[in-house]
Amino acid sequence: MSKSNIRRSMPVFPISIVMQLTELSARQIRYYEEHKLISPARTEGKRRLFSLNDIDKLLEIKDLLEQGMNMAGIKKIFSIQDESPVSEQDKKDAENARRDLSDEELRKLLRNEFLRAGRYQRSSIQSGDMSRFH
DNA sequence: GTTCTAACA
DNA sequence: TGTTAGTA
Repeated sequence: MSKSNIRRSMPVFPISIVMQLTELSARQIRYYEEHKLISPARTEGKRRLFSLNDIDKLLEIKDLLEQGMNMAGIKKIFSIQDESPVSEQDKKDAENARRDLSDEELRKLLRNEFLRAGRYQRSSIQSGDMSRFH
């Protein structure tokens, strides 16, 4: 690991600083940790210490969430990013997942996602989104 | 004063 | 998600 990566992964920021840098609430930040989207370190007193990488990840999460992606979808994207051997379908999923929801092509992907839901623990689409395909 | 967990709205 | 209670 390079020196810069070591620095980026060094746990140093308390949650208050992360809140300001990401404009996320403490509730949201802790919630994303519960869902294992981030894994901040802890002090002896159990207080969270975030690294620069954690902050970048939170900003990415915030961005995807604002584009309409839900937690399940984000989890999939993150898992795809570090799993070396990736299926062609997963690559396609990741690419399309980054596009805007209004994209006609993504609608086709999401429709297909419903059809093959079950290969994963649950569909990455919220039930309310079903209306888009009616 | 700040952060944590848990739980309720 | 926001908010609040009781702690550390």
